[in-house]
Amino acid sequence: MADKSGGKRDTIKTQALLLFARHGVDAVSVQDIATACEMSKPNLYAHFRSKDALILALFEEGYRDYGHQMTAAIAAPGPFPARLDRLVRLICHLHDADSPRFRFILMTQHANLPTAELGEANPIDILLALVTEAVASGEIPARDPTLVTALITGLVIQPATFIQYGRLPAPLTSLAADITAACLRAAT
Amino acid sequence: MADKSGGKRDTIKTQALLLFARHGVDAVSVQDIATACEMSKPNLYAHFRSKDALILALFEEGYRDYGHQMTAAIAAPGPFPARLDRLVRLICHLHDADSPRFRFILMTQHANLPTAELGEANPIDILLALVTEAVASGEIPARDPTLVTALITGLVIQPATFIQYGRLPAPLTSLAADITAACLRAAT
DNA sequence: TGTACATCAGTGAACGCGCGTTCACTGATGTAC
DNA sequence: TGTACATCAGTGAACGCGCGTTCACTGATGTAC
Repeated sequence: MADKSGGKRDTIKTQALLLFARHGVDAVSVQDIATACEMSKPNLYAHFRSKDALILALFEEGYRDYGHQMTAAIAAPGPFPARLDRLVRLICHLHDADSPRFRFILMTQHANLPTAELGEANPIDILLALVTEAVASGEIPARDPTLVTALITGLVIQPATFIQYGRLPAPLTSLAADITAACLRAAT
Repeated sequence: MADKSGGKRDTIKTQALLLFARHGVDAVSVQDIATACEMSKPNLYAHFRSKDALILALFEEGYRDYGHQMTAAIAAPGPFPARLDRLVRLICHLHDADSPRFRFILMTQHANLPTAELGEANPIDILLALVTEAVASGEIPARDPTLVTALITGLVIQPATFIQYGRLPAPLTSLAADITAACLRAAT
């Protein structure tokens, strides 16, 4: 019983995420999701209160999970380059392991961040904290930490976007070393 | 007559662009645009065949304009750092001069690029050509030009996004020197 | 100058459609005696 | 074992709504004589 309904719930989440990532949340109808799940439209409402609730649930779960993993990746102390490399590799891995989810979170954060209830720090703030520490300890030159954070973010996100468009070959992980190196050069 | 109807057409384009950039094309109804223009809904159809046609027109004009300006910016020969700096400064200027348009093009390119009729090279390919030349001439180390293009793109776009979210102060132009420098370090 | 007509920007009201959502119902399964 | 009932995942059909779009009409302006 718990198995069955949990299984259905997971099917809905998986199929919806795929469709949302591919076409955008507005272009995907409840009927589209139901068809992909091979169930009737009303049945979706046995598992989620509404389409918006489904979107928000997907977003919150993914976002929280990313936040936890990123926080853990930089938790251990060490020199800045090593901690940054762990973070970059984690993000590459998160992208490669489930790129629809990665893309979904990236696409919908603007719409969902205000609504979402998240005690967690968001990925940008996690990176910002790491950079701020490195500036404070003198490991990288004294620049505006927010600007450095923006630069590093761009160096990671844009190759992911290029993969999405077919301009660069997957997986992102195979570029991780180059990306970390570019981040360190850019931050120096 | 030409003045009046041209004036209305421009009003529609300006107001629609503002709304589209702020809320996304799907979240803006024809009624919203009509209200912002202080005209009736049917009247919009005297100037544009449909909502989609309006969106496509805005996209094509903006995209073509950006393409022309970017091509011109790197047309003159010279050392790679100087040409890249001209390009970066142009993009910063385009962003600052009309950030709704900048944001609109960024947001809608995925949906509109397949439909748009553009003889022009797109911004990414323009940058890619510049990078490829620099690699060929030995001005920057022999890396995958596509990856370098992705890195530079990220270094420009992400600070723009940070401004949009209020994390960095406008204008982007005030960061142009830092961005170019970071691009050169990242590419080296 | 006055009258009759053509033009045309602009509009109120209505259209059909697909959306998210709800509801009354079904039918298979489990349980009690 | 057979019968009566409760449960509940699942559905067909319908709901109201707001969307993009169309249409018949208006009323101000310009032109001809």
